[in-house]
Amino acid sequence: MQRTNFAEMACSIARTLDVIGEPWSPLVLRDIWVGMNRFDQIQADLGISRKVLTERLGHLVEHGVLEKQAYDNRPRYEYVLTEKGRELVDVLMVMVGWGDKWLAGEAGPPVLYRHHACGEIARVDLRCSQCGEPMHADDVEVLPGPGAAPQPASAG
Amino acid sequence: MQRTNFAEMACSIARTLDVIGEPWSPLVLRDIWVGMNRFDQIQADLGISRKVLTERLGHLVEHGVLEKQAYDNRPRYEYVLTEKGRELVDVLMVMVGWGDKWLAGEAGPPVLYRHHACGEIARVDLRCSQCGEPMHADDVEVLPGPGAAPQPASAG
DNA sequence: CATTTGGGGTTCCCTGAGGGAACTCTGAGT
DNA sequence: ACTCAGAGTTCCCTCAGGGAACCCCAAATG
Repeated sequence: MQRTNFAEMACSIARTLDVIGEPWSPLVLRDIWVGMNRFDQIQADLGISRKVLTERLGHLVEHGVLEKQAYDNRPRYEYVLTEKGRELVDVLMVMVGWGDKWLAGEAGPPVLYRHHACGEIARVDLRCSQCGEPMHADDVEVLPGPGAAPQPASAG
Repeated sequence: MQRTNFAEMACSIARTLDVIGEPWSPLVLRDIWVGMNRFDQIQADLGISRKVLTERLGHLVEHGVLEKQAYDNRPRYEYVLTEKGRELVDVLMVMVGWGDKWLAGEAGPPVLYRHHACGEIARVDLRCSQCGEPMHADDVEVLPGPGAAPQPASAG
């Protein structure tokens, strides 16, 4: 948990960070996305402290990104993505694209993604929801929205 | 800085987090994206500790995401996005989309984005780079890539 | 010349979150 | 009765974030 409360800010980036901004949270989400759904699996895969993993899973469940499901009569649980969580994976996919391009180096990307719809190895592309053309940092003008803060000091 | 070194992992998400995973870094990037380029501006806008802001800016410059430019004969500097940094803003734009949808509540989104190409208020959409169809968490199969770790324990 | 101002940081101390390892609890299996 | 495996808890230690005060430099001001 960051010391400063991001959830209160009138900024969707800050609010999103309040959900997955803590260290390890995005990697926990990734593991669950690719099918590692159990506590010990995730702990072993990431090498995260059990204490911190407990806290992160609880936080993600609390925010409706994960659901905890029993899979046995014994007290055994697995964590699965909710709809809200699956949409959050969009953020991870874009991080993958950036990391693959700028940080992978000689070895190339650690993981490839085959798109079910077309069968090709593909990356994600950002497009405008209105016209379908590419939409990136310099392609937009930022305007205050209905939920803007009283004093427009903060953007996003 | 997280205690565990994410940069060493064979995972583009972890590597990306090594660049912007620390608390505040995405918000610093956002401020610079929307035109707040100076130390005191960013510090005042975010309410971040000066010490931490110094460290974050240095880290982002070191990783080639920002550039520090003198703008006066006096020792005055502003921070601007590099190409690498502008592409990283893609991640922020997707976070905005998710936060707007799931966390904005009654008030609506704090900020709107007008797409220069079409002039409409728009969101970003994730599309397949190969076929142009939507591409989200469940639309892909994850395969080991050329830069995969020896033991395929880690995905992403 | 001495002083003020303002940007851009440093330094200091305090608290609390992450790391690591050991411990616990529960309900099978044998 | 004993062991085992999954899923956490508990405890201690260190180091990173918060906050406030301090510093340095160059120009403007009196």
